Amino acid sequence: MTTVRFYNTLTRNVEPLNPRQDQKVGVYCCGPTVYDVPHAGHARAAVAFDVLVRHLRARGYDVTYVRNITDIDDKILARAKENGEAPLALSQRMAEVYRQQIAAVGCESPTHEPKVSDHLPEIFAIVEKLIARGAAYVVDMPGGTRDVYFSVRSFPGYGKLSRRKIDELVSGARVEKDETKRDPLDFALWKGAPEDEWGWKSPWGHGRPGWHIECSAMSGKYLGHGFDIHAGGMDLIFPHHENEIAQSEAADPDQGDFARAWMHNGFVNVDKEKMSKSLGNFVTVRDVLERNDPEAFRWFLLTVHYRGPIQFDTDKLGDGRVVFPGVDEAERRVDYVYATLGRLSELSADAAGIPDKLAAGLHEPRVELGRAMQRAQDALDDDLNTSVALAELGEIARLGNDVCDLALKRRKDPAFVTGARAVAAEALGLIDALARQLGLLAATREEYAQRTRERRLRLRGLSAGDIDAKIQARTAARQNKDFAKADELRQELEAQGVSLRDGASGTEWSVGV
RNA sequence: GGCGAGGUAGCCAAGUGGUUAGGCAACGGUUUGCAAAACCGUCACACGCCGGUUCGAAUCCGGUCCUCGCCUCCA
Repeated sequence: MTTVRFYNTLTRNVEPLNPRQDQKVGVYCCGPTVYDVPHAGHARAAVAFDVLVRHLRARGYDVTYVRNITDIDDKILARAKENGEAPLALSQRMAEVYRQQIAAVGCESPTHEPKVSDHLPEIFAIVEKLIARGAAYVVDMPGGTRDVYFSVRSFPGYGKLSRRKIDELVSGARVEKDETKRDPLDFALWKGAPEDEWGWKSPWGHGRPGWHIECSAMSGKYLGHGFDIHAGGMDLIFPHHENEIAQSEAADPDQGDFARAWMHNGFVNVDKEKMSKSLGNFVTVRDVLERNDPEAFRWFLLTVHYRGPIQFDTDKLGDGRVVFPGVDEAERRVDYVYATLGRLSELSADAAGIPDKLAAGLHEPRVELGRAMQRAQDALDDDLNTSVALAELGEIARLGNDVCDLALKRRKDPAFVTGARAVAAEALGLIDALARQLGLLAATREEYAQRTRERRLRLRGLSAGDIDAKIQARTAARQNKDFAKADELRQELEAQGVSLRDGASGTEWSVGV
């Protein structure tokens, strides 16, 4: 039995996974409020918990993964007004962009992806329960509408997730005084709105749900009270997740904890500061994907442990174009692993099993391959240490390349080559398995090579035709032993970011990141 | 003010009581007409500062400096 363990924000400890039902795990992740296109932070959260789900599944758990879409929100209303668009049309459009781009960075679709607008009845049910239990109260508003608020002081456990004390919150600087609420800390479960404003009919009249209640309603519907893991960004710990706990546990006080464990991902910082609209340093997923391959972005996100902050630094080229050096570096690693995959596939094309007597010099790499894979698994078991898992993926690739090199050097030794083919097949299998767990290397080598080449040519303003023409000229020069001319052409291409590789079957070229 | 994260070699980034993290950059080597790719090696006896515990500390304890985040919508 493997021991998968994760950091639980509720207890501030790394704890073994302890599913409610043997081998079944329910995960709820707070998804985006869809009023704009997704940014790097959305991608980070989605990728972190996609790896969580993939790893759990690789470990044999039957995972139900729920990630919601918040499609009712004041920001959506405001943006839709600016656009002259219906709010739900805007949120649908942005939800679609989110799905596409998050899928592009290698995230599998959640088992359920509920939207708030489809779950009003579930929300009403919880709010009514809370009112009946005295944990929430209705307020008549001046305009004739009615709000419903959750009474924070009625819930004794308030603050247990974020380690905040109610009285300290009150004395804290920024709790606004609001005469409509009985207590400044109370938060809205339902906000009444005029009939002509965007809203839904509820037991308390026309209006819209408060932000927090949706997650209580939807997690309850798809996973039930007391599910295994609730996930989201660290900024959601307070007040969002604290409030979810309060609502759900106050609604069903006899059912124990709302969620058994809480996992939170760290922020994305841009040039040392938290990415934020007010600082104007937002990097959208689209920005990154215009510049880099989606798998490079994912690799980059996984180089840092999910709980720590990730430095997303930007740089400017001479022409003013913004680039992402960290993602560029990751893209070179993705290139490397795909290239390795190519060499291993070739070598292992007609591999048989490992021979009884494996040629000397192959035992060690083979053993090391197994060890690297084991270390990667141990690292993922230990609170999803993707940084180490990627290092081990690199180690497996390195060993694979080594075997390919050895097979070349000793190509006249049939026993060795046979053994090398078999070891290459094993290495290939390990890379595939580990990459699948990490959500990487989902494309074929050909697809990856083609799409990165096209993108890099476009970014550099180059055309494949021009490059081919220069290569032909260089090939001619080489045949005439005019190496000065050949080298001049090589250097010209090199200056444009194009590297040449002279092989037995001609000259191949590649464009740098 | 309350709560929290972090300071690791030129840069990025794991580790958290004792044996190599890893990557990038740079430099050497094998290979090559020259290169590229790949592989090997060097940079690397690094861990903010000061004390303490310990046979032994980047890792534990105390103090201290600095950076950042949350406490208001936020992934």
